[in-house]
Amino acid sequence: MKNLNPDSVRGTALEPTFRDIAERLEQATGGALPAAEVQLTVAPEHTGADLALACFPLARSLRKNPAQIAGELADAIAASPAVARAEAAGPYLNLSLERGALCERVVAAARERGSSYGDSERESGQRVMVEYVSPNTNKPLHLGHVRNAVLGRAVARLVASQGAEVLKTDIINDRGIHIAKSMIAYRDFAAGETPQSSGEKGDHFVGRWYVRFDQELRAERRRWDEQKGLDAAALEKLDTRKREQLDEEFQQQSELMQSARALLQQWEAEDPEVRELWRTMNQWVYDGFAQTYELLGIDFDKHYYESDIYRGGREIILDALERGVFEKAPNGAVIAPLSKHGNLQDKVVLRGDGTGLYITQDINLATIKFEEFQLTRSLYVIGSEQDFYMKQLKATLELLGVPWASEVHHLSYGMVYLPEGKMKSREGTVVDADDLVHELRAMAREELEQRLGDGGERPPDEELERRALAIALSAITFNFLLVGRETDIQFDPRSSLAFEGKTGPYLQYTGARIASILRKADEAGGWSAPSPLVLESDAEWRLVQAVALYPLAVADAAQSYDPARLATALFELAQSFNALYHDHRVLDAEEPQRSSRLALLEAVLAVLRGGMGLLGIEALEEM
RNA sequence: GCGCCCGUAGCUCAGCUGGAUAGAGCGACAGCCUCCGGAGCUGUAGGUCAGAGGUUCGAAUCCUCUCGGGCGCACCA
Repeated sequence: MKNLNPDSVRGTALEPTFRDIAERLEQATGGALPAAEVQLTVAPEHTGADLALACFPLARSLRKNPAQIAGELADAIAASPAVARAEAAGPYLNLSLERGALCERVVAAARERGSSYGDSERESGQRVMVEYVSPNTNKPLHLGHVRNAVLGRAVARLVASQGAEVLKTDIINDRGIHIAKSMIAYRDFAAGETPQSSGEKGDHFVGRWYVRFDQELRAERRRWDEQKGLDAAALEKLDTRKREQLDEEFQQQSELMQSARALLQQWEAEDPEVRELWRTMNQWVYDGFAQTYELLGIDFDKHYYESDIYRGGREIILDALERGVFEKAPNGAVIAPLSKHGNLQDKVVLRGDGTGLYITQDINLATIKFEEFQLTRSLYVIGSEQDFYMKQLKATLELLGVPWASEVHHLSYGMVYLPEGKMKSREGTVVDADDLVHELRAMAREELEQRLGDGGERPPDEELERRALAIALSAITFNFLLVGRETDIQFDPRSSLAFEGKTGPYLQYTGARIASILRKADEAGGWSAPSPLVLESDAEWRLVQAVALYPLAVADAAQSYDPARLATALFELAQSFNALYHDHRVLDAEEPQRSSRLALLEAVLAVLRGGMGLLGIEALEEM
């Protein structure tokens, strides 16, 4: 149930109503329930009331049973001009609000503020960085990246809506053994082919060589196994430890792996030829990524490149070692003794040979971020598979004693599984981001064609394409954002690609319907909102409530970094509108109902558009 | 082996810090276009909330155990 409390209603149209009720409750309880601590919930449907107060918690301090308390409070609250009816239902105090004034305030607020309705200043003065997507530059973006991208964008917008200054960034993992692999395969097998010559998108092109490397490596492995007299059946029988040993042994002596490692060393030694190839191939990937981001509508304020920062972090760590915060292992490696300060395992932060690890550069990058931008908070949108690592990173930063360590937050999100299980790019069982969008766009285009059939003028092809893309993207975006951030997703192509039911297109359709009505009203000579508004039906009241509660949903989603809270609220708003639409006429209603409803629809459309915008969905005027 | 997470309708998921009769979408079934956009609306069926204990006035929610699944576990990224 949604909660109304002094903070959540602050600055909203509900605030005066809430404050009046809260003050009366404080008085009626003789201060046992201070106004500042009042928590009202939205009353369940079957009660017929709007808000409710559970009286159990008061029983102790007032030394009465909850039902009796509810009864006594009902009398006190009934006197409020904001309340139409107050009655006890067992231990609950149910309140029905005086609708008139509230409708007026809610509708006016949404119409006046338009798409910024729901914004607040809770986070003003905060400077927040959101790191998201952060791809490797050896293969194209896939479904997992899409979830990350869509989530990161929505979180960034939500946090910004609360008044914070937001910086979007990614760390591009552009070096390392995985990059060396695609370079080796390209150098040895591509015979000078390029994305241009093959007519392929750069990231897909490079990804193909990454896969090729893996194929060649497997072939090498098979030959190796054969030499050792190991067939599939024999391998099958080995226990995991033995198998890992074999894997390790193979990796060590593999020719391909050796050349990949050699290449990586050349890269680190800044061998000009290797660097040149690396730059060329990375550029192909960046060009490909740029197209995908453009398609999805994803952007960044600042890119960080692993190749720029991977050497850093040593000084910080050595300094901590000197201060006695970190410890030295027998072989010279530096470890963060996390087990002494919590229940985490110790973490090696610098190798025995003095070279850095992933966490070394992560410490470096975290520092760079806070120093470069004077951040007050740093958010990392990274999958739940990294939960443990991210805990270690944060604990390590805390150990280092940097003042901002507590402002590093891991926005963990659930994995994306296909019907056949986990995606593995090397095995080709991935849903490619570009393919996904193109496929859905084609489906949306087909739907559009079908619906265009009977009469009316046909929009130009360009426009139809634009709409098809917006519809497709709304489907993808909403599908990912509707489920809780931390929930693993079973990506079922059938339901995930649907346009009906609880989907992005449903929101689009609802918005387009409302826009259409408002357009017709303008064409019919315009209108202006009457005062007072005449909104008497329950269906209208439900819509007003949804509009009134919208800012609470935005704040809730922003504070929990979970756009699903908002996505759900928007869907329910759309449902309420569609229900109203079904049995209430708007354009040919009598005045003052007609213009009252138009005003309400304008408010609803503002919410729908604003909310979709926060989720990263472009609302269409027409479908 | 250890750690973290999860198990709610046939399927996919909500259920926010414990609170009233556990909800939605899809699927199934039955309806609704002389009417503002049917990508819509209305209704029906479908639940021992994995199981067993416990705490509480009250548990899907908190604790313990069992079963089932996922992810991760030091000098990979």
